[in-house]
Amino acid sequence: MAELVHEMHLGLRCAQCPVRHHAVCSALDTPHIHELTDIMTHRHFSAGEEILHQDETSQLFAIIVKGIVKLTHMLPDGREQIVGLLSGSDILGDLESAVSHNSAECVTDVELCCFRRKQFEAVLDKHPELAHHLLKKASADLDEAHDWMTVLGRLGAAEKVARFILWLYREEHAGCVHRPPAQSRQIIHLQLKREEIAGFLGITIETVSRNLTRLKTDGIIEMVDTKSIRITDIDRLRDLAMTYDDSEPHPDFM
Amino acid sequence: MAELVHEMHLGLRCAQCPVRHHAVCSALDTPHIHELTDIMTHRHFSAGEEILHQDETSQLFAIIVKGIVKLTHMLPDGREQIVGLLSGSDILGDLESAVSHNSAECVTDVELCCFRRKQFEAVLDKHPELAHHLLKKASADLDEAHDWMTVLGRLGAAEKVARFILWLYREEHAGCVHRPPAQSRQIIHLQLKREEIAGFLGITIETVSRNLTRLKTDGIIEMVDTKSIRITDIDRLRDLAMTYDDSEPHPDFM
DNA sequence: CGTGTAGTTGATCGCCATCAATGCATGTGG
DNA sequence: CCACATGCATTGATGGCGATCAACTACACG
Repeated sequence: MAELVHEMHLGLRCAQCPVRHHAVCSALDTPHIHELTDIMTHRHFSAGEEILHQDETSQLFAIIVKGIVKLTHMLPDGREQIVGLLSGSDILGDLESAVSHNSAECVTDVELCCFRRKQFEAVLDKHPELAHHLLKKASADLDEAHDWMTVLGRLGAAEKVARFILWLYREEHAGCVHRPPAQSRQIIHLQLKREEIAGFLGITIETVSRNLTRLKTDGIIEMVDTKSIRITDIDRLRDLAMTYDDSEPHPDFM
Repeated sequence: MAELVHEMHLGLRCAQCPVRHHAVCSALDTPHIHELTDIMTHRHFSAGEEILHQDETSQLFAIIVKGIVKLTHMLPDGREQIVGLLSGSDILGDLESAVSHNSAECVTDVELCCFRRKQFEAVLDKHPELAHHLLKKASADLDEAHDWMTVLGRLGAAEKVARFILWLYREEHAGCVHRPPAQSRQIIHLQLKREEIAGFLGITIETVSRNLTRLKTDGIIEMVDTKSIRITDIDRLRDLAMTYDDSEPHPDFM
């Protein structure tokens, strides 16, 4: 009880953590979780803040608790590609290499559960199940990166945009947490600006914009506002996206 | 001694294996390596053979001993993207998911050191250092995939081809094994056909061809034969490739 | 020889980048 | 409150890069 009060004074701890049962730490059960809690610090970042900078060294190893982080890779001449979008329960920072290949910047306000790499590794060595969970995650991330390689290398702009929307749709719904009320379930919050969508899809702002309005005039989506859309014809969207995506076979299932 | 004869009868075993000290198994020292040797089978594939087929299930978990394997992802309409090129000491197959996202096809003749997934996992559970090595590898692979995302999303065709050549150059030289004699060190063996290079870079055969001849007429490379090139001006090649690649700062260092 | 596969080169076309103008919010200082 | 600036999104006009289609060469193989 005194413990609980203590924890509340320290802010959000594992017991109240929204990703406690989805992130790496879910590999540790309650009797052992304190080993992580003891070495963890909770940090807040505002939208636009840079957490990691490309080619600079960092000790950070963190679990994203809340918010969205973009991983960007910049070429010497300034061109930039977003190579990953991270959100709740994703991992930021690399256990293996001290210098990060990419920059990490907050798309929204972000809350991180941070560790010092060495300290986390110490716990890792004592608990193989943690390593196994990390391996599983890395493996899934690699598969996803491969998927995006296919998108970047082979799809046209319209297909890219369609696939991006479907990807967001799946993210929001697979998203561990509670589902929004039924009538608004088809609404996707883009979160990203046009510039960021373009940076992710390997196209330009203008092309993103044009294809969104085309989807709108074709009756496939509606635009609630510039950052929120409603899918009105998910089948045609799937056709466009070149994906056999059956993760939500019946939209009004629940 | 009887043991040694026994091993020779079974063909190439770990002691003679060219990737013994580079692949995952390097995490196990000699006293323990037999745990893998016992459950391993050695298999040969010919160029063109398919090892894994997209969306089909497989128990295979293998280390590539020799040769090159391409990982391809095919879209419903037939378009295809090569999402990875694997070679000596790389890993084929996924510990986590039974169905493979990609097809795996032999570019050259290939020799694999094969395990059944379950059996390998059993050894994995007993030796955390194996898991750590796998994690390290997955992490490196993810970084490389991110790099290729940048290439696919942001580079022009000429830059893509240049970067591909430099990538091969680095692969061959970083390549664990013995270096070729000094005067031929600048010769790159493409190994892949134009179609495969194109499939990897997200462009077409014709564009690959055109850019190779452009590099040739610009005096940056020479074509020994259709599948072998000699780099004659690596600095300009690096400029084209948009890479600050200092892995081999002085070409004639050794 | 003919046939098939791989590669090169040329001509044309379409998609998307680029440049430019406008609309539309929000914020700021006079 | 208005004038102005700033950031973001949309829309239009134009051009270039790379895809596509097609012809041709080279080479291996039966």
